[in-house]
Amino acid sequence: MSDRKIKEDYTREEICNILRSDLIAGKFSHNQPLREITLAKRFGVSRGPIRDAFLKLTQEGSLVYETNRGVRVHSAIADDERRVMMNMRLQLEKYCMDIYIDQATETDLHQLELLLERFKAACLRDSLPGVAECDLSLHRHWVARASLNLEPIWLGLSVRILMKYSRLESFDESIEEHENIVNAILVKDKEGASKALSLNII
Amino acid sequence: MSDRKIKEDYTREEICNILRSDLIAGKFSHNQPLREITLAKRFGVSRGPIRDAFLKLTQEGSLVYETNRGVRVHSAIADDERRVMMNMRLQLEKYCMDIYIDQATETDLHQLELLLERFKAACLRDSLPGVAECDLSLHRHWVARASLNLEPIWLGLSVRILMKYSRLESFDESIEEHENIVNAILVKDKEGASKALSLNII
DNA sequence: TAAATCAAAATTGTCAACAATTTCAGTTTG
DNA sequence: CAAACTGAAATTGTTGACAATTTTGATTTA
Repeated sequence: MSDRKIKEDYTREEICNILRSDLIAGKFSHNQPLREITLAKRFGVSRGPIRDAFLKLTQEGSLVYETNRGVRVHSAIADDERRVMMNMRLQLEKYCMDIYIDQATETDLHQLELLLERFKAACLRDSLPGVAECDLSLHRHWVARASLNLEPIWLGLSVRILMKYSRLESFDESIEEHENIVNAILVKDKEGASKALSLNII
Repeated sequence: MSDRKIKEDYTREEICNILRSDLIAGKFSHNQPLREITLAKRFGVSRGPIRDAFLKLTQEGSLVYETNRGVRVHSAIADDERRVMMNMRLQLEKYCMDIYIDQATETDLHQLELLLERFKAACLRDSLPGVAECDLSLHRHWVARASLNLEPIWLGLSVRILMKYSRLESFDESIEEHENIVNAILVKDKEGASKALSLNII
C-alpha cells in the first residue's frame, strides 16, 4: 500500500543483474577479488544476498570461486574457446528464433521494438555498461520466449563472450545488425532472421 | 590433526553433488517442490548451505526457483530442445577432446582409466544413481581438463539431458561406447575419439 | 452448497554473531 | 640475508533468530 519506495531496497536478483553488467562492461579487472563486505555496504544489505549473487555469477561463468577464498573475476577466455562458444550460441539462438517467430504475440513484438529502441539509445549515448545490458536484454527476449530451458545456458555463453569483446565493438555497425534482425522478425522471415543473426554473432 | 572424521560433515559442494545425482536418477518427480528444512535435517546442516546448493542447481537448470516460493524440480525438456542441447554438447565435447588428447599427462590418463572402471562397476551393479554420476564424472574429466571456462556450460547441458533420458539407457551398450572413447584417447586417435563420442552422445 | 474470509501454520528472506580459515606483517632463527 | 615461525587482522563459512510471505484449513456468508 505505502509507496514510499524512493530509497530502493535491492533484491538479490537486482544485485546480480547490476554486478553482471558491471562485469561485462569491464568495471572490474581480470582476477580481481570481490569482497562480500564491500559490496554488502554498497548495496546496503547483509552478506547473505551478496553471497547469493556471487554463487549465481560463478555458475554463469563470470566469477571464479575458491573455498575459503571467495570469488574473483574470471580471466579472459582464449580465442579458440570463444569460437566454440560463439558457434554454440549461434546454434541455440537460431533454434529459438524460429520458435519465437512462430509464437510471438503482438505484445511480444511490441516489447521487441521497445528493446531495440532502448538498445539504439544506449549506443548513441555511447555508455558501454548500458549498451552491453541492452544487447543482452534484446537477445534474451527471444531466447526466453522460445525456451525457458535454454535460457540459463544461453546466458552463461553470452556473458563470457561479451566479457572478452565488449570493449572493441563499433556501435554503429551494431545498431544496423540488430535492426536487420528485428525487421526480419517483424515480417516473419525466418531465413532472413537467421542470416542476420549469423552476421551479428560473428 | 585429529582424524575422527568418521561422521562426515557435508560441505555445500558435496550436498550439491549428491542432490544433482539424485535429480538425474529421477529420485524426485517433476515439479516436486524441495524444502530447505527437510534437506537441512537430512544432511545435518543449517538452511544456509542448502540454499547455496539450490541456487547452484537452479542455475544449472535442474531446479526452478520462484521468489518466496522456493525451488521445485524442473519439468522435462521437449524432444526438440533435447536435440539442440545434444548438438551443442557434442560440439563442445569434441573441442575439449582434441585438447585433452594433446595435453593429457600420465596422471590424467591413469585417472581416466580409473573413472572408466568405476563407470563399468556401477553399470554392473545396475544402480541408476551410481551410473549417472559415474557417466557424468567420466565426461567431466576431459571437459574440465581441457577448459575450465566451458565446464559449467557443459554441466548445465548434460544434467538437463540426462534428467530426461537416464531411465531408458541400456547399460551394456553404454559400457562399450565408453570403452571405445577411452581406448581411442589412450592411443591419441583424435578422429576415432570424436567418432566414438558422436555415437555415445546420440 | 459454493465462494469468500480470516487466522494459524509452514516456508522463505534477511540479518547479525560467532567459528574456521586465510592473509599479512613483524619477529626470530639458521 | 633469506627462510621459517607467530600472532593479529581480514575474510569466508555456518548457524539460529526473527521478519515477511505464502499456504492451509476451518469458519462464515450469500
